[in-house]
Amino acid sequence: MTSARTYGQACPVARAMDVLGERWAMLVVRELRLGPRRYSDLAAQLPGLGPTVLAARLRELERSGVVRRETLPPPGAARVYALTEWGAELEPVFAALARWGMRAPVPPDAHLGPDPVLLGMRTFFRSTPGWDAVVEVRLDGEVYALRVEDGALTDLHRGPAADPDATLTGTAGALHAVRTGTLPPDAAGLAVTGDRAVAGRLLDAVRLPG
Amino acid sequence: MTSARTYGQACPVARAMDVLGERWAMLVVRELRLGPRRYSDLAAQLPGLGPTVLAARLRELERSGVVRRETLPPPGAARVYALTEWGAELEPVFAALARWGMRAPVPPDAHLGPDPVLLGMRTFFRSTPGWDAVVEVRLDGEVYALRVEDGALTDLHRGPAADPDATLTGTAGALHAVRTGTLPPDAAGLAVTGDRAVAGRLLDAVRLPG
DNA sequence: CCGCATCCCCAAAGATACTG
DNA sequence: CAGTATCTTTGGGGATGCGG
Repeated sequence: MTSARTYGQACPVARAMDVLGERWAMLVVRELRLGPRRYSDLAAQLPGLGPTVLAARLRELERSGVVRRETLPPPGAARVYALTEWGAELEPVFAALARWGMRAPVPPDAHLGPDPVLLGMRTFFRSTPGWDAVVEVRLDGEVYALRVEDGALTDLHRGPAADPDATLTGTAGALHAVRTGTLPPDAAGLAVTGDRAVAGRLLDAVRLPG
Repeated sequence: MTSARTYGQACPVARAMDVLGERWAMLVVRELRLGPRRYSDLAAQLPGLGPTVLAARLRELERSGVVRRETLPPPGAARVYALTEWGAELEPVFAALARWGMRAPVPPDAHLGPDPVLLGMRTFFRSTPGWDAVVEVRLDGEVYALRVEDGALTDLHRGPAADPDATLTGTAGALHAVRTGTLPPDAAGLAVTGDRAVAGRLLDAVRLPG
């Protein structure tokens, strides 16, 4: 039953693909990069992935030591999936893949979840010394906290920010449109509250070239 | 016909996986990292990969702009597959994946081709200033040329070396055993000719920790 | 509800044989 | 040598259902 399909090669690239090469595996891991998620949240962010395959991928990734199943302390007691330490060490792989994939074609009617937008901001953040900020970003109902210290992004995680200097609210697509320079924030429908100068600096630091 | 299976996401990681995510695709690209190869050479280095899937992957990778089909000038006029410039830009992805995959389990009866061994030497080469060398490595019938300048690996490609200081000859498994420290060169069956001090320095620079 | 398991169907991969 | 043709097996997409 558990066929353990492998490339049968000693090469570390092949062994990495033995772990991560099945369809959807990398995208499941990607959804956990900003923190633990529940099964149904994963399913919601991965349209086209059926429940059978999602459950299978999570089981395989757990077995291979990339993902860990956690039960949150009550109240709530929700079951969530989180990256192990080894799974978190995939960051350099994702960073390299994201830079390379920027030049790959965008499929028609492409879905864009909030996590990839925030991850892209982190991967392509341009540090410019001389400013500090705490910004809360709310996209499609998801809440994220960013911390900038001396112009460098020092923290980004899911969840509300404590005493933010500014808040950005809108859809994933809106923030992405602002990042690409397609639209200014107001035209994109991205609401800015709080310190508008801080928000502008942040949007500048994450603006994509081209 | 061409189904164009895609994740349908705008995320650059997902788009990269649209191009590279099909089974065997990354390993086909890996086999081209050290230079162009013919169809049958690819097939020989990728046991378990059938001719149908290999032809399909090559066609898809060519269509997406990762691989280019070349016809060598006569005499010979062999058809080879080579990486495009974009394909060559996958190097950081492979480097990150290889580092991560080092900690993944080695499948039983693992195959080990000569290319992965040389690629591993390049990825994990430890620079130590103060020496220069040209070394030819012959593994399983494949020939490679390495150039070290001031202790840094400045060139590695398939093909014979011009006027090498030393030559290593053996199997891929033998050189790998030496790199891991499992066996000394002679016990592993790795023949060293020419300047033994240079060969020793090279083997030191590519020795794997742990 | 959330977290899957079952079922059905098609598409992709493995194996083998064969051809320009 | 460089693939295509064919067949079988496996894995993935989609819908539904069921237990906690």
